[in-house]
Amino acid sequence: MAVTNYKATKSLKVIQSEVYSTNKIALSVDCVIFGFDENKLKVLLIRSDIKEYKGKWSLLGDLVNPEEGLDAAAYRILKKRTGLNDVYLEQVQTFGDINRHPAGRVVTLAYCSLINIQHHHLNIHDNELHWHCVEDITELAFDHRKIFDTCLDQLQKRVQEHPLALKLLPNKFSLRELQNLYEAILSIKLDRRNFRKKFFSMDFLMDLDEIEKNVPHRPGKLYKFDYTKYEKNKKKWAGIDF
Amino acid sequence: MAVTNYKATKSLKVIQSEVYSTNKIALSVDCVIFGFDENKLKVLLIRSDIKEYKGKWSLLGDLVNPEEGLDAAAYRILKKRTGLNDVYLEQVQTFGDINRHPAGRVVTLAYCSLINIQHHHLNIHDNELHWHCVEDITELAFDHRKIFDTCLDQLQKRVQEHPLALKLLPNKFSLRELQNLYEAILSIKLDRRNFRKKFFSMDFLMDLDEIEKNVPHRPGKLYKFDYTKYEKNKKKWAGIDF
DNA sequence: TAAATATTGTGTTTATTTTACACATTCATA
DNA sequence: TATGAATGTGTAAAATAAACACAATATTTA
Repeated sequence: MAVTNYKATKSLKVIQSEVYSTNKIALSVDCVIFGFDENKLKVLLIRSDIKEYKGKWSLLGDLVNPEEGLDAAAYRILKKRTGLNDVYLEQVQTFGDINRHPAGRVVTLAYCSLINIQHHHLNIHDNELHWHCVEDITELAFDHRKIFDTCLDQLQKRVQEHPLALKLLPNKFSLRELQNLYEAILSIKLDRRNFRKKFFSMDFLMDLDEIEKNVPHRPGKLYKFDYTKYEKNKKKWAGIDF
Repeated sequence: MAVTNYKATKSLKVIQSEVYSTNKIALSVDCVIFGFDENKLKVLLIRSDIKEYKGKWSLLGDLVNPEEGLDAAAYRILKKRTGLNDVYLEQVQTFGDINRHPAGRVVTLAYCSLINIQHHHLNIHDNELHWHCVEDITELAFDHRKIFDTCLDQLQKRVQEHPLALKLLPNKFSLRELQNLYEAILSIKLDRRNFRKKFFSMDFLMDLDEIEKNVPHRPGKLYKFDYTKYEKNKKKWAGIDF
């Protein structure tokens, strides 16, 4: 193989010309926004912008501007697409297969968030914007199915290590809601008594001395998550196990 | 806020012009290569290419070509910088602070790998290329210190969930070497008997019926890791705990 | 060749965590 | 006031994790 030999030191000029003459790569962000409603894990999708994928659903994305940081771009794009401006976004992975976008070389950064559907008002513009059940997702525009799968995998992993999932619930929630949420995200069934014991033993739930209203059965007690206590006592060390 | 209104459907032409007229973002890859030698965790660094950072050490990086995939770029760049061509690279995170690179807007993808220093020959070109003790790393060129820290954090987390770390050892290794490795990566002390019990109980170590040579004390038995067995029996479910 | 040194190899007890599992209580509704 | 539906609770058994000490073996040195 012909390996280019490098001078020990390059001037900025040389690098600048390399950078901007030969590069024709565009950067975009795609947001995967998870929500939880009616005991189902949902994801927010929009009708695709472009003809090639007309009718297909896609993630919330747009191009990154040259003069903005990556996280800033993600927040801007999410706001532009949905009106949401008070949600935490987290970078997940970057996708850049050569032919992933019909318009040319567009490398995209996947960002992920979890929001409480009831607490956030969607500001819908021209494009259709809808919550879709995660379990019903099949085909998406571009390589968005792959991006979505990656984000869902990461979500399933992360909710077991961090109290992320609680962002999807109302401030006051019952243990049943919490368990439904975990069962929906992980798509497994959990033992009710052991689930309760687990959460009580972690000791981050504050008993609010209130009970649910308007349920057609015995109402459950309501709790809220004590983030302050969590930050103080959270686990640092997982332990070797594979 | 002035939100741009979008037509329900855009033509590819429009998008193409948006993509390539307004975007002046370059993409690069930086590789964080970890190794293990003399019971120390090491990282492979190169003298910085450019004047601004002359004398500083930096990660192994270069620009992504428009016509290559991201992983392909990472492998190419690693090979170009080091001659290494048979190591597994994994994307970690993308860094894109506006002023992270003096030549302009360069967004970089961090890739990470672990290699056995004895098993890989470094092909050194013009630039100086050296293994540095991870514990001695202080300042690096660009924002490479931040990238390095992120990769080290991720390494510490991942070696506890996957048998990644074994890639850093010779094919045949003693339990002492294995423990030293984990202690170096995690920078903690582990109980020898419990460490051994843990690994034996996971049951992925094959006893080779050989012993160490040339050690100034009682030699230990040698083992190899059974990846096949691991793939069959690995854990799928971590459990909620935070 | 015997003693000193350094490290390997091994097991038990205790504490903690996880799992499996059933019934009485409470509220809403019919 | 009886029925339906979900809540709230405890225990025993099993699995895992943590703490901890001594005899065996090879090398080096006296």
